[in-house]
Amino acid sequence: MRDDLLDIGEVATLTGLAPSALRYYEEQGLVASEARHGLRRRFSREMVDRLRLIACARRAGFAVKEIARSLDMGLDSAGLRDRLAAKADRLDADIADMMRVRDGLRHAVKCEHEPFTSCPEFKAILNG
Amino acid sequence: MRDDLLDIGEVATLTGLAPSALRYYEEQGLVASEARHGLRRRFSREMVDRLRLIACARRAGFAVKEIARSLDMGLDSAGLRDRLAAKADRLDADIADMMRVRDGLRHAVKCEHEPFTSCPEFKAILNG
DNA sequence: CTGTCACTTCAAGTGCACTTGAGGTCAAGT
DNA sequence: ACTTGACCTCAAGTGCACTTGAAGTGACAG
Repeated sequence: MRDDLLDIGEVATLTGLAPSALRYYEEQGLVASEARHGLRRRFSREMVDRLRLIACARRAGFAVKEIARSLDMGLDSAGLRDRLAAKADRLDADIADMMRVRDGLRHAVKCEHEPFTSCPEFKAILNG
Repeated sequence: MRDDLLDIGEVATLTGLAPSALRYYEEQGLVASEARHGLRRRFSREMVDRLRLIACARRAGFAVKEIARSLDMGLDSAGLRDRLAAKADRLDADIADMMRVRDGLRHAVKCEHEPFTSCPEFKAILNG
């Protein structure tokens, strides 16, 4: 088996992130790629996992710094669990919002009202 | 009953949006406040509803221009329903993502692993 | 008459998350 | 030996969504 270290291009395709984004994340302290082969960054499989997590959190609306904070303080510093719980709650609220919008949209698709924004049912869904 | 037109400050408190954001939305064509009392914008109740919808869509991750497009083409132009359906699908994907992150976080809160990011269960939830 | 207050315009500034471009390095293939 | 390709750094640029600041307006209270 080879040395199990990937270069940035491979990591990019595995994670769906652009190489420039990976460098940016490194600069922001989200990932460490200490290992280098000459100039080239080498990423471990663990880093790929970490990056997938980061990508997921980004899609979920977390800011880069926010993710950095939660990933850094590895120790169970008093606040960490609280902050994670708070983030989960925030997500619940966001999810609820999105589900309402989604249901509103699905209604709009088959709604007769013109424009759909004035449909009472549509409004009711949004203010759910 | 008074003339039922609200000024920007009232609309701001009703919608939770900053006055500057309301002016920005107007500039972007999301809302019309044609009516003016002197210099001052007067918003109708309908506009307040529309703004609430916009705020909701923004929280759901839609771009301002995207919202403008969906709200503008009031006519059932061939594409509208399709685009709304596509947006709903996109939301479903985003929601799924967020639910995974949320569940991961909730697990992390009561997880023994240090750091939680290396917990297999945590990983399983995220890739679930 | 004079504040004060909530609004107005317009241009410029902010913060985030990257992206792009110029110029350079390095290993491998022809 | 030379080119190609994938990488590198660093500074500057981009796009979005607002926010801020300066200078002004108009109505109303004291």
